[in-house]
Amino acid sequence: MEGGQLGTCLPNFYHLPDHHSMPLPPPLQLPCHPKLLHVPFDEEDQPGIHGVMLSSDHCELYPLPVLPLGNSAAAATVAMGIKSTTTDSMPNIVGVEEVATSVTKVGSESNTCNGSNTWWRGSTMAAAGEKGKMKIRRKMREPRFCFQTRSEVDVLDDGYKWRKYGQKVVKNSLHPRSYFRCTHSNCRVKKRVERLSTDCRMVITTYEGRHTHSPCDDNSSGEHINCFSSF
DNA sequence: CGTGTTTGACCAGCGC
DNA sequence: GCGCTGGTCAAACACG
Repeated sequence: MEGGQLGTCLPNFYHLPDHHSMPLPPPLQLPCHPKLLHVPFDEEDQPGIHGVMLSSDHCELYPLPVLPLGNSAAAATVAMGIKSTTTDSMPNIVGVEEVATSVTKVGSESNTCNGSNTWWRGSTMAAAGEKGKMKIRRKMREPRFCFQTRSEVDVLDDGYKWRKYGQKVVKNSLHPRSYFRCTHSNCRVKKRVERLSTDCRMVITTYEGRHTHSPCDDNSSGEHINCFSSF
């Protein structure tokens, strides 16, 4: 996925008053399928817009709260429940994007949230998991979204506990993609992390599914800045 | 010893 | 139909 190739179709957003912990507002319904979105985070271009999460499965836009911290990174980190382990490693959120598609299919119809979305196609091979039996792949219908951060660390601490289950070198990328799964029982949320080949400082983190628990359940330290259970 | 990571192999879908 | 590619599994390994 190459963010620079994303389109520029951007509907109007609204932003929320300052807050830290209020839940996300009702999603904005798009008049049309969002396809590829590029969310400008430069306020010179789009004053007041600090970020957006896009649930492509439901064609919904979730504007991120504007925070007193004053940057999109804070907004996105709060919205995502992301915390940084140290202040030095505070990621710089430069974009929150819909998971568009694979790099080879940017701009194709497969990006739409209806029909044949090939990017997140089914990967729950073996949800049944019994080796030797035919493994069934199903089309993904879980909400998912990705965002870019500029960070020295690959894996952002979002308050949840993740178990790495795979790493893959993907085409057109110099850096391997890592696959993580939430360790909480009965929680099937997955995320993948990769670095941009064009800018190794940029980390693409993609979440899939919704947590069935709060970060508190995974991490009792209580250091997380927010507990969104909807991711 | 329990838990998490690494890594090669396998599988399914898509494009040609 | 075949090859390519992404996603996942699971055994081996590392570490506390």
